[in-house]
Amino acid sequence: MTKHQKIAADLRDAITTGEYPAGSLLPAIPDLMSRYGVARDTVRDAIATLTNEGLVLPRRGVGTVVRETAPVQLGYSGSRAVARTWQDQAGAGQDEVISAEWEPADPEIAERLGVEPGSRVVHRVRHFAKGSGIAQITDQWLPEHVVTAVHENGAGDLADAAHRPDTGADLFRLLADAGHAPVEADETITTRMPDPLEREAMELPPGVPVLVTYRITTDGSGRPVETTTAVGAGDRMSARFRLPLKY
Amino acid sequence: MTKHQKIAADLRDAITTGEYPAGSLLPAIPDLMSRYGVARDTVRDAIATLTNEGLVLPRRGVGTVVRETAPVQLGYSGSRAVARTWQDQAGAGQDEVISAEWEPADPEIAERLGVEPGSRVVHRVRHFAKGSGIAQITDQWLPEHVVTAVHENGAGDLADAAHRPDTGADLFRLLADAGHAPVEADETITTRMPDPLEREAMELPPGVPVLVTYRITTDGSGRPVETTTAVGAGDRMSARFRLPLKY
DNA sequence: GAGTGGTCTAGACCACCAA
DNA sequence: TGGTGGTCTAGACCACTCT
Repeated sequence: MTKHQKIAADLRDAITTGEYPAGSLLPAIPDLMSRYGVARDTVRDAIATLTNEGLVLPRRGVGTVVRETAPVQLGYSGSRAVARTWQDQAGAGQDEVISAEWEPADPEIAERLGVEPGSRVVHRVRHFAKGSGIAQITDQWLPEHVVTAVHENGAGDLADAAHRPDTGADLFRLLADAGHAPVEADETITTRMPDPLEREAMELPPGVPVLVTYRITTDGSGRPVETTTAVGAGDRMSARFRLPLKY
Repeated sequence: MTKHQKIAADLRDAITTGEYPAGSLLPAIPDLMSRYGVARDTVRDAIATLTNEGLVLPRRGVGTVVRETAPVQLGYSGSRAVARTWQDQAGAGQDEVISAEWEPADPEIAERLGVEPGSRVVHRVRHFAKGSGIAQITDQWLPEHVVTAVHENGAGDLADAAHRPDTGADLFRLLADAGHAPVEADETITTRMPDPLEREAMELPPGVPVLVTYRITTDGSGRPVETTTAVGAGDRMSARFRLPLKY
């Protein structure tokens, strides 16, 4: 085990055993340098390891802060009305439509929606905010025939974010009223590290991954009525499901 | 923007634009040193950034390899028989029971199962393997009354991994036969970086987070029959759901 | 053996924060 | 103002891989 690995292991143990509780500071770099008899960058390597594990957050002028371990909300508090609920750690936030516009479907979106690549779709971008920051960025696409049906039903233009700010269940009701009631969603959830843009938008500290959700929603005939890609901050979002079991 | 940030940004762009496709090598460190006129550690800082983003994987004696971008499997290939399926990128793997033993319930498990802390529960550990490596580690706990019911039903001892290696749907059938049919699962999915033990067990490269699933399964009376915590490799696992919609 | 990345040093200067 | 972490250098040696 190298020196910086040894230092990282020592500090990690001290954090997990509670010697350095959440919110407290690790010893300063010069302190650790003399304690272990190593150079500055060796200590920094060790701290970088813990930073990338999401354990600590170095702050200039302050010190290396031990991060809160994100408690995962459990227990039976969810609603039975929907099979799936997004939640953060302490209740709901605000889902806001940032933009909505027509665009040609790229190959992936076209395949998800079962339309020809390049055909017209409405692309809606939403930000789910909790407190001061953005916790999830959602990209949603709807095929032209669904948007047209909603419009002809007198419900307005889904490509107009200002006049149709609907999200989630509200949007689904619009589709249902227009004869395209969503009856099933096919969701796939995975995770990865954020790219720099996502890191900036959601103010993600180092060592925090994102939850990525891909969804295709279909109506009674099995035809897709919308597809969604959502990227959520891993330290603030979790996905919760109530599933009827068959086996 | 600092020098190492600039270098990282340049390399990231080159990767995403396809100049360095997956599997290819980045320029060697001495090469980048002379190209940018910087010291070795400055280049290493830049490469460390990309490593922690999951983009590259430095290999001694070889070079800095551009990683495959994990393609997410989409489309309608899942079974309707169960509402949720775990899958890796190319089919199913092997779920093996590593251990099964009685232990006193710690406070969290006791709360999930609705039993007294310290009461006897069976703790089963499973490894889900795909190819050569472990893709998911599952910890499962069952309350004493359920284990007893299965045993009295003549189905053997769930604390005996060798004789009761059942997982997933097979295990659920045992519970159902013993009068504790699971009818609903409450799942919460989140993500975080792995700890060193998880990283070693699942052979996780740097920059790969884990998917964490918490589940409580209940029978027809709403009483928990098992609870599970699963940790899956973010680059090999995704969770897929088919959800009936209500709104 | 040649080339790759990994570790480590000793020192310097900068950016930031709180008292 | 003093202490914190962030960046960067020039050089050295080590561990590993491939030929």
